[in-house]
Amino acid sequence: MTTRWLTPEEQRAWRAYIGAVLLVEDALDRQLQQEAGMPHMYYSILSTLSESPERRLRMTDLAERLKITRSRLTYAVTRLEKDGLVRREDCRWDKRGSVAALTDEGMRVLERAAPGHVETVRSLLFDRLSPEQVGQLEEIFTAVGEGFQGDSAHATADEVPWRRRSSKSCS
Amino acid sequence: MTTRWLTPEEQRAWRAYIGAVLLVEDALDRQLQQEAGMPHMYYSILSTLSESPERRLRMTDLAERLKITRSRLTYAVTRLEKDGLVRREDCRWDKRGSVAALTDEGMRVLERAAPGHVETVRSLLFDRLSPEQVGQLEEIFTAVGEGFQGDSAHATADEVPWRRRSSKSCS
DNA sequence: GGGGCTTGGTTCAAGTTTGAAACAAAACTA
DNA sequence: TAGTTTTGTTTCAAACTTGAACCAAGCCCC
Repeated sequence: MTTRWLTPEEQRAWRAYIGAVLLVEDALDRQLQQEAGMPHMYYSILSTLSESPERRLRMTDLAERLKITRSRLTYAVTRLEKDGLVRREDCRWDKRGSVAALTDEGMRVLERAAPGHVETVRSLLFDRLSPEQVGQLEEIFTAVGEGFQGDSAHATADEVPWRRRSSKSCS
Repeated sequence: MTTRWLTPEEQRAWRAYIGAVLLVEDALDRQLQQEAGMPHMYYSILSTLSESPERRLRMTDLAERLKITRSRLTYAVTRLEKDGLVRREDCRWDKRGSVAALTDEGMRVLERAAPGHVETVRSLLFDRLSPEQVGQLEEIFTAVGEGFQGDSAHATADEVPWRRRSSKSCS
């Protein structure tokens, strides 16, 4: 079949999207690098851990939530561990497993960084959008995200929920 | 002033956005790496050059359009030049200047990769959105992008249009 | 026309990401 | 239960990004 090129409307939307996303991510990274000495993804790791039961999560679960590869996560956690913000623990139930746990120091750093981060997110994004647009944003990206169920690089077809090991913390 | 935390709606939108954007970029990178042997940004460089007069652009102009640092662009162009897809030329009007020019080979590679890329963009994004949502997407990210006029890391306050050198190709 | 500031671009080191390969522990299976 | 496959994680090298430092050429202004 012959290529379905983008319509003018789609092209405008795509360009606006591509450009703005880049700027937002750069701004976020810069702000967090300044105020917390880490890129946005590392902040997200801390943040995700902080919201998990007992502030810990298995590596694979953490990677899945953040939508990054295990390899990338391993590197990041190693760095955060060096900084004393995260601690690696063995998983009691599965000797292969490794659990990342947020330390008290990590929690403090996170709490200190959070206000500035939220303020940045606001000023970059939400301050520029109407309430309706916020709703539209959610709907659009929820739809886009759903396109990755079962065909992502991180989840194979037979990886159905009831066959996965407990994704609760195995503390 | 006390932190204005995100409302539940904003939080949902933010999470959907963060997750989906990551997945989209990864998918784009993977697809292009497979079919064209380069990441998305490198494809964008070729694409931008192909649409410019005489298929060439000064480094700074190119960096500005792509919203990346000059440093990053220098690295990328060096690689693309090694692959024979881009050629660096001296700018006649400004001896400091360097011009990136798309080679015929670069044009061929771009044309070969374009259909698959567009198909991917479609399947990731536009196939999942209604026409209204495409319009909303454009409006949202146009608004977000406009937040970066004059305060980005790449443009300083006094960098007003009429003081900038011609941004046309100086071929 | 000789400072001194700005601009265009590259370089360098340090940090991060990628994908494939390596391993070890678990889970199947015959 | 031995053999095979799968799963959880790390390791490694190569690629990419970042930001600061650098250099050269234009610009300004006395």
